[in-house]
Formats: sequence, structure tokens, C-alpha cells
Amino acid sequence: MRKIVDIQKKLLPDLLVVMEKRYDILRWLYLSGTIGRRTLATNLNMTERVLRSELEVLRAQGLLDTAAAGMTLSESGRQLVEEMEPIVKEMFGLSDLEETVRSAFGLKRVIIVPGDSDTSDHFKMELGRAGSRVLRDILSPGDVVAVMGGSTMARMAAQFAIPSQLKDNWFVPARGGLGESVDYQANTIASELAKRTGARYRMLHVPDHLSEEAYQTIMQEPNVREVVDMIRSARIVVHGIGDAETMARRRKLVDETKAELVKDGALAEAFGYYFDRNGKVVHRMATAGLRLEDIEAAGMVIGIAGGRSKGEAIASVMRFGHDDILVTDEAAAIEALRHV
Amino acid sequence: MRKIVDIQKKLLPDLLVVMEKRYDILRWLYLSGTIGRRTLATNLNMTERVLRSELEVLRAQGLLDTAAAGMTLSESGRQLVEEMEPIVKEMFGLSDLEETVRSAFGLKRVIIVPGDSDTSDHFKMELGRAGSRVLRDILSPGDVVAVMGGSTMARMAAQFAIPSQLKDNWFVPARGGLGESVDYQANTIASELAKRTGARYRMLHVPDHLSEEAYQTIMQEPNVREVVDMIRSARIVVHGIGDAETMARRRKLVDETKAELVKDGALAEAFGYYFDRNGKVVHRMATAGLRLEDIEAAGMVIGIAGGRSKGEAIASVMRFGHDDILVTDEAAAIEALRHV
DNA sequence: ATATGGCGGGACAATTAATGTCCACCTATC
DNA sequence: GATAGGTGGACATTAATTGTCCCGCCATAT
Repeated sequence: MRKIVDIQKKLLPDLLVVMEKRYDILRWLYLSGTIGRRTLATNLNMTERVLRSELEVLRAQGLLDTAAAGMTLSESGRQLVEEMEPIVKEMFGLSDLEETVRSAFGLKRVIIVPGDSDTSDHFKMELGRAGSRVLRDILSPGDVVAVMGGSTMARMAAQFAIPSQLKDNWFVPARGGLGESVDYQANTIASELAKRTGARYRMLHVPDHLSEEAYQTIMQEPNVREVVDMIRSARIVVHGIGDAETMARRRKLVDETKAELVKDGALAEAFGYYFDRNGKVVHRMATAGLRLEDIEAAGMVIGIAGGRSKGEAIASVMRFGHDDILVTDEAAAIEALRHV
Repeated sequence: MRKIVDIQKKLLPDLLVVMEKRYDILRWLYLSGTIGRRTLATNLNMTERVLRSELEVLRAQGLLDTAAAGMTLSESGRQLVEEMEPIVKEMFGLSDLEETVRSAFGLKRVIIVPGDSDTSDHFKMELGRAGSRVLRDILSPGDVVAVMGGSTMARMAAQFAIPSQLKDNWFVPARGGLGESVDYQANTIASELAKRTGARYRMLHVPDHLSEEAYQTIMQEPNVREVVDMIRSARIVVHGIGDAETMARRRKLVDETKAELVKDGALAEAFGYYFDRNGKVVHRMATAGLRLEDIEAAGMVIGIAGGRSKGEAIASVMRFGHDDILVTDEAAAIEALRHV
């Protein structure tokens, strides 16, 4: 059954909202017994006319009976509601979890995909797809998007698909180069996104970690300066979330710094910063890329991460409090809630 | 899985066509490899713009990739098509059978519901619902509808549901009263339909079987005459189909007539007439209701009958050749095809 | 090397559908 | 018999869909 639901989600994403709308109507009728059109419209937060069109469909299907005193579910309508319960749960079941997570961390929006990214690549792909959909939906003409690196971000970029070309958007890497695989570089991801959408991109050919001296020198370069200015003015920031230890290893931090991080209780990494369990930044450094103040100033910060093992790190970064949207999976969401 | 499909058919009847459309597109792409928009539009019999809107959705879902040489299914699109095969079969699987029956009997349209009416009342209900839907769809303002009696017709009437009131339609009984339960009288059914739709109706208070003498007398009555004229001018005729023996018993025909029917090879009954295996009328009589010539002249004749046991009778009446639409069930359809 | 046919994507007027809003009239209930 | 709340009809306004053309691009055949 799950399969058919998944297929429909892919094939008819625009129609799922209709389904939900109709189900809501039936469900309300199921609970209210007889009720009038206007009352129903108020309760369901619809305008009268829209509700009416839906009611006409439902009536034509013989799911509801109309009398002068109001409308009632017909026998087959009642039956349908009862049979639908588990299916709706399957289809929209994560919405409850989404709402719980959203309010727990005070976010604007939470998207949860089914599964656990730790267990299968399939779920990682789905996470990427979900992330790309979110980004697509909030993208407005003229937006500059700063993207971080990482495998999740790379998958997001690979799954990005839009109905029509973007013309006046920019994708920029949020930070400089890291000693990692080229596929996971922020630079690579920015260019991939731009290529897939017809948007433009800039690259930041600068190492992420700089001495203060080198930083000052390189910022003198006009073309670096220009890109950095654009990065810092990004309206949208998209980033992954890692656990501190893994990231420290990947970044090839010296043992000394690692020990310091452990001492400070660093748990999570995001935007190149390390966070402790309370979402406090425990390690920061000079960077040519996005600084914390730019993140705070950005209009829309989107975090993407999944897998049970990342739950705690996600909770930590969310407590930092500057994310607007979180895209995660079921397992990570549940785990994150344990660390609120 | 069948359940979820059934539910969707009830809840989202208008959206199934969209689903089919999108599946067709994907399937064609699947088979063609790379293909252009215009070529695709021609093949699928869609206009370019409509196809394009759908393609945009599919592309946004990451189901297809676009290049300068044309469009191709993406990996996940390919996967989707393969996974959908059985589901589509489930959803639209009877369409093939419908087409086979349609062309076998030279009908305008055939609707087949799943199941076998002989085995469960549930399927009889579904048959009625399907019939009522067909009638609703072909009903135009001003139409006069002549309905026959019978249990199938009664169920059809009971399931009739429309989005908005009919104002200038008439429902009339196709024939006079039979010695049967009042619920199954044509009169009852016509009035039920009218009540459910806000349309008007007339009754024919005349026994179905009349001596020539009585016939002449009663037709002198102006109000009978008026109703009969309306009946005979009906644009739409809806009728059930029975097997000859059962109907002869119900009609309380004298043994002599029964024997004659057997001798003539009467197999099926419809519109009050008896048909042999070749669809030839083997028994006719004076009636105040619809005569054969009226049926031949009617714009739209709809037959509704289901159940394996009725298969042969259905085939016989269809060979008579004046039906336009047949509404039946899976079992009856298969059986009917064996007697083409 | 070059011509050409078919490609996707952009644009836009015309048409069709959806929507908000009012009102007439009906029916239970107090 | 008044009243509140119901349905169904009507319609101007707004939004979406649709048919149609055209442009520049690329792959292929010449």
C-alpha cells in the first residue's frame, strides 16, 4: 500500500492537496452529523464557494446527502471515511510529526520524509528530493542562494528539478574550499544547481580556513571581494548538518583543536561552526564565506539532514535558532525530539 | 491495494483522468526513449500546450530530463513507470474489456464494473451506481427519459446523485404496471429518479398487458394519451435485461404462452419483449408503453444488467442491436463475449 | 562545412474555469 | 409566526488554461 501512495505522491503532487481537502470535508461531516455550508466553511477555513464546488463533487459521488436542514454523510460516505483513515495516515501521517518538530524548535516550516537515511541510500535520495522541492518553492526571482557543501547538499543539487528556467537567480558557495572530495564542495554544488536551472553562479576559490593575515590579503583581491559580498548578501542559505567529531576529522583539524572542541562540548557542525547541546557556538574562526552575522541576517535559512545518528546534532543546530526551515527524515525527527 | 484504488475512484473521480494522462505520457516516453514535445503531442492526441503543462509537472517531480535533442525519462521516471504497471491495470484494467465488448456488439459505449452481481449485493450496488453515473453524464436539459422496471433499475435510481438540480427534465415509465413488487415498478423508479433530481415525472396507470380492445379504449383517455405520447418521444431509454424464463414467470404468463416462448427459443427479455439467441424478437404484444419502433427511434438506449447468469441474455439483447450503451459487470461481460 | 528539421522555451491573446458575494426562498425550531 | 440557519441560483470579477507563433539551438544528414 505504501508503494501506491508513494507513486501518487510522485505522479500527482498537485492533486494530493485536493484529496486532503475532500477528506477533511468528509471527516468534519462525519463528526458533525448535520451541518450547513457556511458553518462548515468557517470551520474548515475555506471560502463558501470553494467548499461548495467540492461538495458538488462529493454529492455527485453519492457520498453526502443534502436536505433543507443541512448536509449529512450518506451511508457510503460514512463507510469511505472509515476506510480512509489508515490511508490518510499513510499519506499525511508525517504532518503531525512535522508540526510537533516545528513548534518544538520554533521553526517556520518542517518537512519530514519517511524512513531513516542511515539505513539506505534510497532514503537519502528522498531527503535530497524533498530539500530541492523546498528550495524550489521558496525561490523568488532575483534571490541569491548560498549553499554549503556535504553529501546531503550534493544529493539535493542532483535532484533539483524545476518546471521552467530561472533567469535572474544566483547560486554561490557559502564557504571556501575544504579538503574533501570535489563532489561535495560548496563550489561544485552551487555550479550544479545553476546548471540545472539556467541560473548563474560564482565560485569562491579560497580555502575555508585562513590565517588572519592571509584573510586580509586575499580579501584585497577585487574578484574575491565581489563574490564574498554577494555571498554575504544571500537571501537564502541552505546547509547540511553534521556531527562535530566527523566534521572535525574531515576538516583535518589539528589534535589540539579537536581536544578543545571536545572540552567545550561540541556536538554538531553547520555553516562551518561548531555547536554544543544548547545550540551555543563553541568554535568560530575567520572565514571568507558566510559569517554568523550573515546567517542571522539571511531571510531564509534551510537546514537539510537526516538519519537517526544525526538527530542530536540536528536538535543542537536548531536550538541555535537561526534556521527557518528544516528538512529531515522520520528517524532523525524522532531522535531530535528526544533532545529538545 | 484494491481498496485504496476504489477509494480514490470515489473520492477523486475527476483526478483519475489526470493520472491516466500523466501515465500515458510517461509510458510513451518510456517506450520512445528520446522524443520531442510536438511529436509526443501528436501521438498522444493532445494539444501541444496541454502536454506542456503536464510535462512541467513531471519535470518538476524529476521524472523526466530535458535536453536539446528531446525529452527522456529520468531514472526515477523509468522506475515509476515500471512500478505503476500493476496499479494502472487495477485502476483502468477493465477498459480493455470494455473496448472488446463495445466492438463485439457494435455499441457506442460500454461500462464495466468489477465483480459478479450474482455473488454479492455489493456488486449490484456498484452496478447501479455505474448506471446512474452514465445516465447523469448523458442527460441534457430538456431530455425525456423513459425507464423500465426491475431490481437493477431500482438500484440505479436509488444511487442516482447529481451535483445540481435538473429543472426541465422528465422521467417517465417506459411501460405500464406489472404484477410485481411496487419497488420494482417502472412508475416507482421514474418517480424516485425525479424526486432525487428535482425533475418532473408522469405516471402510466395502465396494466402492461392489454387486449386489443382494452388498449383501444384506454388510449381514448386524454391523460393516458398524453403520457403515452411523452413516453414514445423519449430521447433516452434505460432498461434492465432478464432471462426469458424468469421474466415469463414473473409476468405470470399462461403456460401456453410460455411453451410457445420455449419453442421459439426465447432466451432474453428486455423492454417487455422476448429475444432469441440471435437477437430476434420472438414475442411481441400490444402495449401502451414503448413499442419496438420507439426504441429504434430513441436517441440513446442504455441497458443495465450484471451477473454471470445474465451473460447470455445480455449478448442476445445486444445482438438485437438497438442499444447504444451497456452497463454491466466483469462476470457478465466475459460470459456475454462467449455468446457473440 | 553547411544546410535543415526538429528540439525546448518564451510570449501572449483568447478563452474557459474558479471564485467571492448576494439574494431568494425554504424549513425546522422556539 | 417569527427567526435563525439552511440550500440553490445568479453573476461580475479574477485567475488559470489553452491554442498558437516564433526564436535560437543543436544533431544529423548532406
